[in-house]
Amino acid sequence: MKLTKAEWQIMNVLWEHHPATARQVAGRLPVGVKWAYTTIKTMLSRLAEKKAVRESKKGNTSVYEPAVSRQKAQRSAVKDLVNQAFDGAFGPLMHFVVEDQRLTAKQRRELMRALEVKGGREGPRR
Amino acid sequence: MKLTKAEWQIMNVLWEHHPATARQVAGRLPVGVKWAYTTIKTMLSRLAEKKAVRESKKGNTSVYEPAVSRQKAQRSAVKDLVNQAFDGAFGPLMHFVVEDQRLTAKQRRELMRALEVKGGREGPRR
DNA sequence: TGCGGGCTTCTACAAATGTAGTAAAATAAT
DNA sequence: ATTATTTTACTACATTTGTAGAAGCCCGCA
Repeated sequence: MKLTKAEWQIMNVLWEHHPATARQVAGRLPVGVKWAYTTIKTMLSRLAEKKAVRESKKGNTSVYEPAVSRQKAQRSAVKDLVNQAFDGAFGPLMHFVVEDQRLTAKQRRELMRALEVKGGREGPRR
Repeated sequence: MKLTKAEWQIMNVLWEHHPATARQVAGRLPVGVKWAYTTIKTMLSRLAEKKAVRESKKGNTSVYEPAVSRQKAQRSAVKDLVNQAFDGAFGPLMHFVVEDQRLTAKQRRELMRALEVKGGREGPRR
């Protein structure tokens, strides 16, 4: 499930509120994104083709909703990035982010907690 | 500095060994990538256009080397991903990876160390 | 000093992406 | 009913991306 940049924007809206009509999607795009209504329709159709959204009719009007979870799309995007840019290993990506980005103290604490929880009881394969 | 999938493959080779001729790049692409020699030349030219590599002549032959660091390209790729798919926040990405992916115990330990080191002495802004 | 190879530069072309216009069909407003 | 408004279904078109062929140029060798 590979989404393009524009498709992500649509999907992001749809994951927030769904089902939604094209018109509703239009209304909820990030400020600054000013697509023609038909552009949005085109995107939605393409997303439907590639089975990322489900399209149904309510009277004459199409209603859309995600057909893949945000989680799943994220997973796939992260995996692609990791393969492309980090030799396929998550560790280096994590390291990179930890080293390179400014995380807040709170975020750091949360991550450590998450790591502890994960790490408490098992190795990668058990 | 936005690289496409194919461009990443070339750059990955170049970051490993540089400078390199197109022929050398060809020889070092991941097994399974079988591009025509001219395809590689095309990619290299495009990369040169977009200033991701520097091209110089050695006699008749072009020699290439990265003009952007891998770090920088990675940074930009991670940032794009985060904006696109994680509402612009690194925390959620990290969380996602920690929760979702199988990190080895060793990787977990390393990350925790990294987080501790980072976290030891300062908040996000100090 | 002409030849075989390798290397270069140009050109090509299909598929994917971003963006939207048009016309016809359905619905809502007088 | 007639008109105004929405929606839809198609078509269009420039760019970018993935892939590569063709033709010419330079160099070492017979």
